[in-house]
Amino acid sequence: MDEKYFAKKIEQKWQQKWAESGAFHAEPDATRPKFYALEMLPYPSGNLHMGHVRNYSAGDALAWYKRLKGFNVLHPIGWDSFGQPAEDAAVKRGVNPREWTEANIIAMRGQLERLGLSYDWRRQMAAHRPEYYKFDQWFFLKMYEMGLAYKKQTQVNWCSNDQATLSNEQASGGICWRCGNPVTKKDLEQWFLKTTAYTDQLLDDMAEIEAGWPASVLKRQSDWMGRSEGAFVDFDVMASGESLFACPIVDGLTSMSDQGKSRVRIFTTRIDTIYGANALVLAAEHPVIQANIDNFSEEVASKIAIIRTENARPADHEVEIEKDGIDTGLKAINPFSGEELPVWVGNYVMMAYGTGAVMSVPAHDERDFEFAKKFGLDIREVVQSASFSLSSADAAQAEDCTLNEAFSDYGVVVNSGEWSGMSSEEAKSAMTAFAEKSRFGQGATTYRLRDWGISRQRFWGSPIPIIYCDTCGVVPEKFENLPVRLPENAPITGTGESPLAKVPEFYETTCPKCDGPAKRETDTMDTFVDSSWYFFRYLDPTNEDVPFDIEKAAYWAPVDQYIGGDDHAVMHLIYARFWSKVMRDMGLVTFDEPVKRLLTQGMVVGETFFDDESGKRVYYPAAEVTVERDVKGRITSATTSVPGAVATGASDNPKSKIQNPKSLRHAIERMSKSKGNGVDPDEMVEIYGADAARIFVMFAAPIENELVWHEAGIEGAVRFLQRVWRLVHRWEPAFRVQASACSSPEQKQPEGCTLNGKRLRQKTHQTIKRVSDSFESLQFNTPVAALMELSNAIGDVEFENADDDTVFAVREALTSLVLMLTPFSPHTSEELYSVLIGNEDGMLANGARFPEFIDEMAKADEIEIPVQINGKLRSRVMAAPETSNETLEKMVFADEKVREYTDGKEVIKVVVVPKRLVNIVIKN
RNA sequence: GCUGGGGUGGCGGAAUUGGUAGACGCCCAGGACUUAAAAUCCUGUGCCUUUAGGGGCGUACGGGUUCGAUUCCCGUCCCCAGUACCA
Repeated sequence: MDEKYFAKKIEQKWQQKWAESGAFHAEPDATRPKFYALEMLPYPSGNLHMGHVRNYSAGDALAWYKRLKGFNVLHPIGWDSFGQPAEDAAVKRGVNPREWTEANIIAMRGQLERLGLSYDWRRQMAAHRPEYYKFDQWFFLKMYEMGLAYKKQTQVNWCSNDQATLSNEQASGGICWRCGNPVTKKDLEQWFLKTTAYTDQLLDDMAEIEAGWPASVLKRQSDWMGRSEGAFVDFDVMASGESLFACPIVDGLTSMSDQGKSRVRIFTTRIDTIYGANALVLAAEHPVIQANIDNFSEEVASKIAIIRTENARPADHEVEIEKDGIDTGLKAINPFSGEELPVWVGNYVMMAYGTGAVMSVPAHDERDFEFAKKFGLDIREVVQSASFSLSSADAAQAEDCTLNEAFSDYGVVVNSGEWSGMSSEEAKSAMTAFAEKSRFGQGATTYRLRDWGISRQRFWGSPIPIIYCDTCGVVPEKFENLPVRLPENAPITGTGESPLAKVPEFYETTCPKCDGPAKRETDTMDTFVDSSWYFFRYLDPTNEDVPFDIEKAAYWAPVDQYIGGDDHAVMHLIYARFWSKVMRDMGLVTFDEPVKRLLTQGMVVGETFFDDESGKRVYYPAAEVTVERDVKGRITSATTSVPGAVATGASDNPKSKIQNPKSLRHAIERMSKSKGNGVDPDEMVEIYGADAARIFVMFAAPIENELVWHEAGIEGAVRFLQRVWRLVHRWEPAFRVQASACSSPEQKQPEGCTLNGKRLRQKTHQTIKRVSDSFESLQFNTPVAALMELSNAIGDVEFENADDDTVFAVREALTSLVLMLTPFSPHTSEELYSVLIGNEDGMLANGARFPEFIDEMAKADEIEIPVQINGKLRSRVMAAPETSNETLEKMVFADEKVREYTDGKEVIKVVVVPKRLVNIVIKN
């Protein structure tokens, strides 16, 4: 018998057994409750990193837990295999993207298998395979039919570093999501999916998933969609004096009044403040401004030009942009008051939001306030509140009141004609109604969310199944012709043009309508299309006719638990929610939301020191560096034990002095090879074993926290597993000799059990409760700690001369421990379970179940009650849990230590918290 | 700036509805075993203080509520994440 724990041996053994028996294959089964456990699928870069290990270890733990709880668990994995790195590899090394991707998938699958993750590999999907992307195209055509896919000429976000188009979500903050480069704009014709048709649903349906999703993710999504309710108001605009004025009619932005006057439309959420408007402020790009650019004075025109170019510049997060603008000389009429207002161009008004035009109300809007202060415009107060009220005399002079800051809360409307005296809320609806009746405005809701631009001038993506015919125009490919396949040998240059446009065999085709010569669309789809619905493909991965069978989806979907990084909170998770709603409207699914519960796990980061030597960063792993600091925390000297990492002066000396300690910086960053702070999961598995690596990753920090990778702790996980291993092998012969002294574990406490046995059984059942509760609340670090405690408790039981009851209690404890460890260390658990149970069929084949918590067993005969005197812990007494408060009080006052404090003192009060503590308040 | 989340030993982190702060692990120190080392096992380990028993102080800081506060309230400081003038 193996007395020693050889991780590698048992891991290989069980991985093979699982694969052979199809242990994790799942099929619909109406007799059992289902559980769909899903983790975000990896990009097949070729290397797994610790972030994956963390993500998948958590998902696997949950999948195992649910299996042992009797659920029919679906736990699949696949590959987000379209995308840029394959093309980069093609450009740099001349490899074929498909071959490169397939090789990486094989390599990474091996890594996942060596971790012993319990996937149903039969369901593996890969985005780049025609049998998958066929249905990207299928969905696209369906959306085209539904009017949800359309083409238009726009300014797209462009990353000059990646030579790639980006959706708004991917260009958030003016920064490329992939490389962090500033994003510029480029004019392109591209295909869009109408995400905006679902904005309200995407916002409102959050109520359905509120309980299961992190609030921060939902908040970020709703911020991103940016719904704001208010009103459009049309201002008559005219030239003043002799100057010319041109007003192009642009739907939604400008119009003509019944009297034939030009109108500019503004959007406001605070129509109640309109009497406080002192100007109309337009974006520099506004069509009225651009149409009149030659009519303005040179000064005005050049200022507008400056603002425009500055607007086009990528955003700098660090610098706050100063308000700037200029009076154009145009005039506008406030339709409520009839007052004439100047028309300004302001750098703080953006063409992309609302109508690109605002009314400036400095008293009640911070930005307008700043603007007015800078240019000396008047500030009129039209809203007051209880906390911010002026006397009526002051109100009369409100016009020259000098505010220090804008008051942007709701209050009571003043100085606003017939609306004065109303609350802001009342005024908003009354004034909106009036504007509608008077035909110069209407209630309106605006959104920040834009339609999803999916065209990419890339090779390694799903071709958009559209054909351009000189006779018939834009013609969708026929469903029966799908998939539109990628050619094998496209010239990939990475210079930003569509590679498919250089492959006549690809783009030359015939029109599905008229059979005349025609050309295919040569752009491919954003890879986020693939990841928007991949988790439905797992449900029916081989279906050739439709993306998935409705019946199968009805059983498995929606996802019960999704786990992944919160960097996808906005992009992927909005797209996936959108896609599900479209599928619902297509009749494929019956629910609104695809994911019931979401867990966002924190990043795994590495700690390094780095030094910018001659412009090139030199990294030192933190574990290899010893630094000394001065009082101010500056590094004064540093040594490293990695001679190779030292740029100069490297020697055989194991500790080398780092040349420029003063320029050395401490950094905690995302792991990467180039920084030398990465860890190879394969290496971890090789050295410590998959189970130890997985336990450590789960135990090291709460799953949602960032995890700074320090290898030091992993030894503890190995030691723990070895301890459990030894315990089982030490006690197992005793279990065989005395197999059923106390019969089944479900049984109640046998008569005459020793105290030893009782205590251990309490600990066992308390642990069962703690561990189960932890899994239900998605905590993975605390159950490991609880299991370590249990194993310590078992270790404390004396083996020599153990009586039958003790042996029984140990057997129950060890069996429970082994079962509860399965989600964290499945190989070791399977092996130890087979030792305990006497066969090697595996837990699932044996119908093993997570141990049941028995409340009665967890109860202690005697508990320790801390005794406080004036809130300070002074003593402890042992008492039965059901001891009455009166008895307990007596016991406490009988305690010697307590009497030392209370003798001769006046007892003011005694607080007894049943089963918890006693606090005696005395007068000193 | 705004929004959200935080601040607990040398480190990662535990602490039910307010009820023994520091579980569990790492690191470190001492000991046992060993010819020796590794492994393993045992002991100690918040800080200060005391010969000892003990005592005092401790959950960013300052107040408050309470018999009792890491937990609740008010104020201040700091860190992290998201966001970028959204009208």
